[in-house]
Amino acid sequence: MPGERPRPSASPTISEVAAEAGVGRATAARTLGGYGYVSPELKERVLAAAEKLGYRANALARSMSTGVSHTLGVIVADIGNPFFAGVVRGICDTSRARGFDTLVVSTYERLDEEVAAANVLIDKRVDGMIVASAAVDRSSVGHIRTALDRGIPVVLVDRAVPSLDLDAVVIDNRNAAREAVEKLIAAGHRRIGFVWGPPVDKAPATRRGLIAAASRNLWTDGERLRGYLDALDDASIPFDPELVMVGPKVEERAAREVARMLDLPDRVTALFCTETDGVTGALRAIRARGLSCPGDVSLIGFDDSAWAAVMVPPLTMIEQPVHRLGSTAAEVLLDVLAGAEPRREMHTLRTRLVDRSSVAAPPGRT
Amino acid sequence: MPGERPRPSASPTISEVAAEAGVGRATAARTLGGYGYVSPELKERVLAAAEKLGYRANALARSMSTGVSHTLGVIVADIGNPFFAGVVRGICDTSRARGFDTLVVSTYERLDEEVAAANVLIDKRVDGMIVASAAVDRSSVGHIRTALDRGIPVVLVDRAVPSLDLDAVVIDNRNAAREAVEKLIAAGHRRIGFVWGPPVDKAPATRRGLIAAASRNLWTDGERLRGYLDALDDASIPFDPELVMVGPKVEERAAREVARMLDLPDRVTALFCTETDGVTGALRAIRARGLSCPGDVSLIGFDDSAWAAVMVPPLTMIEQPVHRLGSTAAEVLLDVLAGAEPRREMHTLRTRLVDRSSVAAPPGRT
DNA sequence: CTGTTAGCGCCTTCAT
DNA sequence: ATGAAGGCGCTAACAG
Repeated sequence: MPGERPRPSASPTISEVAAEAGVGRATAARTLGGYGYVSPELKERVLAAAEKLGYRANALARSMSTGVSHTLGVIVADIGNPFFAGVVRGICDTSRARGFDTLVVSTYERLDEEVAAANVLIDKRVDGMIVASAAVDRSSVGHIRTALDRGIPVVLVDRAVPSLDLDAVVIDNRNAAREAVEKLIAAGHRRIGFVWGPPVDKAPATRRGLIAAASRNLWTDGERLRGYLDALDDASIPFDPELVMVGPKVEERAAREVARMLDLPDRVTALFCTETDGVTGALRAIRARGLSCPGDVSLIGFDDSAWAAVMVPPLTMIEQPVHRLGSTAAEVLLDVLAGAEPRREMHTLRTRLVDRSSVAAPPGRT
Repeated sequence: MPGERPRPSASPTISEVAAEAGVGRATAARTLGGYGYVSPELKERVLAAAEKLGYRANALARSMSTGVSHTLGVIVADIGNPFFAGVVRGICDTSRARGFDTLVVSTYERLDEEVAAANVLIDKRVDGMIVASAAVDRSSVGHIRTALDRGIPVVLVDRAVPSLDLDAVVIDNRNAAREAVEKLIAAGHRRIGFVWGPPVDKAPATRRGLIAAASRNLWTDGERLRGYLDALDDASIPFDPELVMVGPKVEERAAREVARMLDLPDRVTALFCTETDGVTGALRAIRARGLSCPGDVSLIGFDDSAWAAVMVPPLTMIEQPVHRLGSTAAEVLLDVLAGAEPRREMHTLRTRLVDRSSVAAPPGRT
């Protein structure tokens, strides 16, 4: 028996394949790596040997010598959120189609986790990064700068970061919000609650202060709030700080805040929710008060889903192009990796208002 | 100016740090790698140099020499499914807590994608793998065998694979299904539809054939079907093939099949749905027929969610311990990686039936 | 305690 | 067309 050469290991190397095929390493490397010239016969032998040994290239070693990993890093706030799950799927689909693997990390909306995630991705030498960042101001973008400094292209998705001049793939948040609120206004509402405001204790009394507070938290929040105010302005409806939710952004809190708005002397007759959990929270509060939707209060929310369609009443929702958000981001990034010049611009995708039955005239107005 | 030494690159190496600190590479490597002995003063200098240059270890290079990557590979059917998203979060949380990174790949229920995913993970030299496999029989587990052969421990999650003697973390599918159906029976139902059956054209006429068909598709499907039949048996209710959904497992099809069951002369009065999309599909069909739940048809489904709680009526659902499913799988795997002997057993987690209001007596029975 | 040396598996000139 | 040799950044034995 062939006791001389080292017994084939669990993960055979190119050298082992070369030995088995009786050729030099370089020849084996060339055929297995698919580059350079190799005579058909030798190529045949190498392939056979590789097959026999069950050879698989070591991606680590390959990345080390080439300097590229063919891997994209993705940082999202919460992979458990169907929105981000869809975005990630879009990213994975198109990057895989172009021969790239994807490394995804979820930060659960914590900036420190985001920084840690960026470091992990840098350490793993991803070729580029797609990030939905919780960062908003100059002081919190260090980790992204670091990646950029290391020559790792970054494209933002879902959330732009104003202080960073980067490609960003987002939706038309402000417009989408405005259209939704306009629809509510058109139905006759003037007391319209904004669910999912800034996580502060008390709503700032001024619009300026409110916008600042919202923008300080998340880019999308600020935009959606602006859209809400835009619509109010156009209809000359005075802004009432009592009608915006404040506090931690969880379903439970949304329910409490909506309950509060429902208990106001001049209570809300319509609700605009910027997130799915805001919708369920609002619904909970409405039910708890024994009120009905849309009879007593109308509702429009962000993020359409199969559930929204089978609710009673079927919910009017804003549908986001989640998959395309991801695929576009991946495309932009992959183009840069392929040598294209970064355009450093905002790629804005359109949303669609899915009209169902949760909007009606306010009560007492027939 | 220091023109001699190569200018610090975008990603400084240990050698550069060593040079900057005026020590040998090994000393720098030791302090930066956190192993071996280094005098406090030198350590101090190295650290300062690293800080100054912005040194970050190259995880690839490190993995190459150590042979371990401190990375877990995860393969799930669909990251867009909140169930798997929760499982993945459980995995990430505990693996990160134990110093491991996570590489997740979604296969969208396609076995060929699963095989490709396994290869990618093997190529990237993950230390271990957690997989929710679509494989069921001996002939379709080659990729998992390959990983095992290469010394990569694998633990299964959510879906066991009978032909593979591995650790598997799952829920008590059969029992959960049985309890749900028992509840329906206790409410007086005898015509109970099973939504999300095997993807065949026509339901096999015999129970044996049906179970075989279901098991051929997915382990969980077979188990849940068995639980359904168990409950029927216990109550001496004859099995009727007309009451099981067949065809592609998508919401649209579920709606069609439920509509069919609703149109039967002796129509269903209750539905048991094994997946979320089955629930929304069923609801859609019920609404379309102008029927009400639970007045005309009762319903219990798998996978609780915030939506289920605000539906009209609030839905009685089976809650799965998604996060714990993931964290347990990660723990089992990490223990093995830490040297523990694989126990090769089934870790079964309990589900909880969340009782709300979608179950009532069948119509005409008060 | 520190520095030198030899790989890890692959790609890539460079001769042959 | 093919093989030999050097290097990617790091760890790990080995001397000193």
